[in-house]
Amino acid sequence: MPRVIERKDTNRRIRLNPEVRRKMILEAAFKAIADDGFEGLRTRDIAAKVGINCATLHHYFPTKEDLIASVADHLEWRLRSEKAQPVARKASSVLDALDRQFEDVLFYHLERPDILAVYREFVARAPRDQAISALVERLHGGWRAGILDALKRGKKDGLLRADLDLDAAAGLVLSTAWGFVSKIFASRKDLIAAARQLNSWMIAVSDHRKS
Amino acid sequence: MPRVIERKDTNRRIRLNPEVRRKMILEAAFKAIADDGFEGLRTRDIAAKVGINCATLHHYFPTKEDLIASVADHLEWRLRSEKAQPVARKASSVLDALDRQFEDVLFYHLERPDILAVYREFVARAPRDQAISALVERLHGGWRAGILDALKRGKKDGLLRADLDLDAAAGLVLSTAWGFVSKIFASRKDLIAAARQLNSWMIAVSDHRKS
Amino acid sequence: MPRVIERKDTNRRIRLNPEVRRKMILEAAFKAIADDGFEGLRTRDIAAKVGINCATLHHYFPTKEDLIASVADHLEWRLRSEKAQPVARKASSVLDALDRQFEDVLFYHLERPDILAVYREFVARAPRDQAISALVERLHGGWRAGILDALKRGKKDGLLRADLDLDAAAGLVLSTAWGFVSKIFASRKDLIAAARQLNSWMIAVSDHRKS
Amino acid sequence: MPRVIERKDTNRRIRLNPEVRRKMILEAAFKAIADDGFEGLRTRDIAAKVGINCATLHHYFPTKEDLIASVADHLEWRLRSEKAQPVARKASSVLDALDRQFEDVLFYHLERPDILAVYREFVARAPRDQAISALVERLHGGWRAGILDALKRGKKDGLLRADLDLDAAAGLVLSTAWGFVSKIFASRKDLIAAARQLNSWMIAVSDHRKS
DNA sequence: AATGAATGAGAGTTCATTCAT
DNA sequence: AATGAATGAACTCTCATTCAT
Repeated sequence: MPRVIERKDTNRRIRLNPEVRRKMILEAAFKAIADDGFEGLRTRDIAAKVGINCATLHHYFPTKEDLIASVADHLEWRLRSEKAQPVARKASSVLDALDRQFEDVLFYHLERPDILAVYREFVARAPRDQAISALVERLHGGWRAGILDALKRGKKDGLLRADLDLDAAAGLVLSTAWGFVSKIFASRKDLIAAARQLNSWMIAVSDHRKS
Repeated sequence: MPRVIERKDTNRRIRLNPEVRRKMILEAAFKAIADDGFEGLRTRDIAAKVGINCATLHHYFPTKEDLIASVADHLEWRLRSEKAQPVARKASSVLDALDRQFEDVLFYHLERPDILAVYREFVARAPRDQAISALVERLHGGWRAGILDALKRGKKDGLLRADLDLDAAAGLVLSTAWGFVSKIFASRKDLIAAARQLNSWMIAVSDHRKS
Repeated sequence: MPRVIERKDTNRRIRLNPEVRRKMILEAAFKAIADDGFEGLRTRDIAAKVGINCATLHHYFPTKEDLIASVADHLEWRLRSEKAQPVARKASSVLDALDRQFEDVLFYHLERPDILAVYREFVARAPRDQAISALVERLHGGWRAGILDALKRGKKDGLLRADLDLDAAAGLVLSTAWGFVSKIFASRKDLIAAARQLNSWMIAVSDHRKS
Repeated sequence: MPRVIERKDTNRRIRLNPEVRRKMILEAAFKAIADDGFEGLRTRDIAAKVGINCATLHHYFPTKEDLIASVADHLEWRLRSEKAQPVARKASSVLDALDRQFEDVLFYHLERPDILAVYREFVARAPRDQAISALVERLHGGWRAGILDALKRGKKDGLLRADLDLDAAAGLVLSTAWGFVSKIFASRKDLIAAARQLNSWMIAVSDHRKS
């Protein structure tokens, strides 16, 4: 029961590097969305977490929508920069490249759950928000393109069966990965089993035996 | 002596069968969630759409949460009762049963898009709402069980390959269908291609040739 | 989370003797006011406690104010009919009559706390409600008249000091009793001490010595 | 994407010293409680009376309860700072000190009726509100302590009778004063008569003759 | 750049009361 | 006489946003 309005002793106006502060806000918003979804996103709370006044937040992001749009960019950036394997390293073989798709998802799941949570939120919001819809399509598209690329190389190398419908296969890999993200699979084990099954079907017969 | 109420004039009161009115409210809420998501759900708007006073809505559903919980039940009911094929009809063959999974999804997509929209909303909300999480698990679980059942029969009948990992396959079918629902696939065509590819892998070799 | 509106199996319309039901309502309202004050008084709750529909309550008491007015009458009736000593019995001596004032108050305090609670509520409300103000004046007036009567007899009998200002003394006795009711005195002991002191001052010198 | 706020036009914003505004709100609430009791207290009305938006009120007092708690503090402060006699001035004699108790009450009654009205409201609410109960006990306790103090000095000085039961006497003085506040006494005259009678009993015999 | 006061527009919920049956 | 559906009018509180400093 706070009878007295809290008032800081001094109105110290801490002046940070604007870019740094911007990032702090973004990260606080990111975390908030991960924890409570868009429904739970309050500009005031974000400002408080960062230690600034809510009016100051509006100085950096004029409207809430602007903030969300920037969080979207932040999500894209984090998805790209944080991966199980160093981004730069090339996958040695095609099968590795495929495996890596699932490894990345599992890595996010275990080590960067906030990224997946925010991803899910954006996907859920996409149907009702054009700007976000564009982002989601970009993310999914990029993901799919990466998969397709690997599959193409695999087919060319003869590691994958010759009669593989590449587009269909890419769709299956993607939806399997996404199925895990959106919790269709109950556990990691289920994802791995599905991925293995999928791989076994895709790879050329000689390899098939092994799995 | 507060709340001395002075009425100006009263509207004609339309007295409906309570069950009918309840359903009207539920359907209005269902539609509202389909259109604008949970974030856009306003009890006042629902009441207005049904043509009742907002207090009357609270007569039927004491709180907004109660309303949402009932919408969840309604979703479950609609998913069960509205399908591409009459529910009663048994699938003649196992492959039919599998096909039907995708047919149903396509049917919802084309003819009952509101059902899928609401489904998506509930799935998105599940991580932060225990009651809804339970519902979603029930829905997914039922769906998966249906698939698994069909696959089991198919294996026994020899229509599906003997070395099929049933659980993994069920997961793949489910995540493929869900991938379409959650718009991972860009179009129906993509879903159909993926489903076909999947089927071709699962069925026994003699069948495989044909596809 | 009651998803289903409770509905009694049968709309049994129990038809009680109207007077009996009226009294039930009145007593429920009395208890409610004793427990939660006027602020906590809800017609719906009262109806529920009595086991009737809130519309039925309005059949007996058209408005909430009517109900309150009747509770006022009920309070008056209970104050008169429930006393430490049988109402009919005459106080043998004048000092007994005085003592009885305090005894009654203590009796209410211990055995009928709801009566005092409701009394307090009405007194608190009196300044803003003419009808209740009239009731309170009646109650206080009657009380005071009883005290004054006893004092008069006592003076005539020579039991009380000759120079006693009767009106002033009656005021003191009344305000002492009320002080206890309104919790100015921390405990019964304090009231008793005050009453004793007061008595010792009022009684004639011959008696004075004794106390 | 709810709560898209579209402003029509904005009123001129008057920006006051926060302490001043806080006090304005407090005084408006004080007056409202004095006039209509807690039941009649509406945050909107208070805001309107102060000429601010109702949301601004919540800026100063997050909840209604907070406002009430602050009004309680305000009451305490006003009771202390506004008295018939300048607070600083010491009562010359003990009898003066006693008289002053009643003078203060009469002063409040005539010149600051709102203070007594609010006091009564808080006392009425105390039984059902722990925080307020504590305030009331503090107020009553302080009052009683002041009386007791005066009586003690009076006894030591020989101005009051030697056989005076100090606690009992303090209780009587307090309940007499409170009896007036809570309108047990019909008029000022009655209070004065009672107070005089009480004093005559308490003072030493030599003084007794005079009164 | 930064703040805190101030705001408009709801949102969900409550409740005495009334109407149709 | 009794019910349950229905209602109007508030009420407290929330929140993104803006203004003055």
